[in-house]
Amino acid sequence: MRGAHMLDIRAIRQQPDEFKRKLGRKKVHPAIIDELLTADEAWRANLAETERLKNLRNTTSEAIARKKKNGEDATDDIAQMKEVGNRIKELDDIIRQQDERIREILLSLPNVPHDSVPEGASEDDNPVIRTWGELPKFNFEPKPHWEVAENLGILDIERAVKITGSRFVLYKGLGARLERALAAFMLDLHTDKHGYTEMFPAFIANEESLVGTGNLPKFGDEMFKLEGLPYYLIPTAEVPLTNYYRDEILSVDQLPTKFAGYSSCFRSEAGSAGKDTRGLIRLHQFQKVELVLLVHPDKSYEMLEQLTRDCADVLEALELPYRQIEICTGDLGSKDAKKYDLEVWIPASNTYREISSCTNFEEFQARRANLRFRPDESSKPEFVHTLNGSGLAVGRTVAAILENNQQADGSVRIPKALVPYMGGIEAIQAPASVKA
RNA sequence: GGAGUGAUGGCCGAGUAGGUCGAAGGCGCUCGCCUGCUAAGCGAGUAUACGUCUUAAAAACGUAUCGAGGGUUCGAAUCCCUCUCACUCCGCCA
Repeated sequence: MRGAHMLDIRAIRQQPDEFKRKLGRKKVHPAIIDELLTADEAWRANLAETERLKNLRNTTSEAIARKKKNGEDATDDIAQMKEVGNRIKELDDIIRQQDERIREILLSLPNVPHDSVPEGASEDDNPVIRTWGELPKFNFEPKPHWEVAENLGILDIERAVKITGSRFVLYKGLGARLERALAAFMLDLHTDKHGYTEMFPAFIANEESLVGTGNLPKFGDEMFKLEGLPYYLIPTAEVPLTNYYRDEILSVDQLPTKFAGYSSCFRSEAGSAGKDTRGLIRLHQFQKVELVLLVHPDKSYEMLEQLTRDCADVLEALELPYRQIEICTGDLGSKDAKKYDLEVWIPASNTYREISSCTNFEEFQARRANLRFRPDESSKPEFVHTLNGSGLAVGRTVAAILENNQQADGSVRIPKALVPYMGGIEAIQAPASVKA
């Protein structure tokens, strides 16, 4: 028996050309689809044969039982069934291998992009949907956030590197307080105003969960694996939250399910050597409030807009200028059907940087994680649609606040909404004697 | 970490000297009947996956599933092995 896969094999059988065209937008070679269909056909032929033999064995076994009860001889039947049994074993072996190959191909195929996703070759082709807020004007040269932070003594990168290694940081004093305040503020906003249920998961997940969200088998290199154990440090709370109802069937009134989860996120950042080597932008560990939605398939695109809105609300409440872009085919992730990014203004780099990704995965994760719902009492289970968005990445939010709100004297103004979370502090001041 | 017990359908719970067991019984749920209302009562139904068939779905048929995987056997919920999880006791520990 075969578990659910990311793409519906039956749909591919029926409309192979449609899938070739759509997956072609993600640079999937059509030959893969042909290989898949060939393997599928052979698999089904063998399956039909072994099922026929099993049926024969079942009926004959019943006959043997009857004969024995009546004191009749059944040795011929038993001898015949021994052979049938061997043939079944052979066939089942072949079927298992074919099944694994099919599963391998299906698990490696990316999600089908939604028709509305704009065509494009790379991130340079992502259209800007809208921009919000006024860019800050400085009458001095704005410093990058790591300089602002170290001058204030609220971030200690040198010692973090001593303790652990590069791409790790340590928040100190009001820096640690700011990190904590932001997480609490974001969680409160999403739970109180946006109707999410707060979740605090374990930061370690097993392989099944990572297959469920689509991080495995393709992207194992991007995560930290625990030595000798089938466990990984989670790259995002998306993993535990999306897997929360794995292998379960929800009732329709449980939709939409909206989770807001805070966690540390661990990323190996393999392949990004030399990129964003300074500051809080790209770390092996950062904290994030993640929003995860399980929704009715008819509602998922509507919900993607709402989710993006919920994440944008955080930026607006924090008075941070940002823009929303739509990810084009060339930049779309393997798991994604459609995605918006929110990018926050980073003055010292004179650019916008991603601070939230809001994605509709449609059935992709639901199939892998076997996440279903029953539309009504009498109907069969269907796959839900899953979405998630960062609401927000905390480290990058700290960076954005430090850079956008820095003052000529080196202090940093705390956004009004955050002041209560900072114990009433309205600005982080440079200490009289800076201790680095 | 040591010792022991256990894992059955939405839930509870039978079933271990292997043979019409997808699985008794109860509860819950759905539909119908009945009764001023409610409750009770009566009757029927109530898993999932995959395959075949079908334009498609449903139905029908087949196969599989009694924690997971493997083995013995013509035949396994029932016997054997491995693993996972839960509970109890002891030790350790934030």
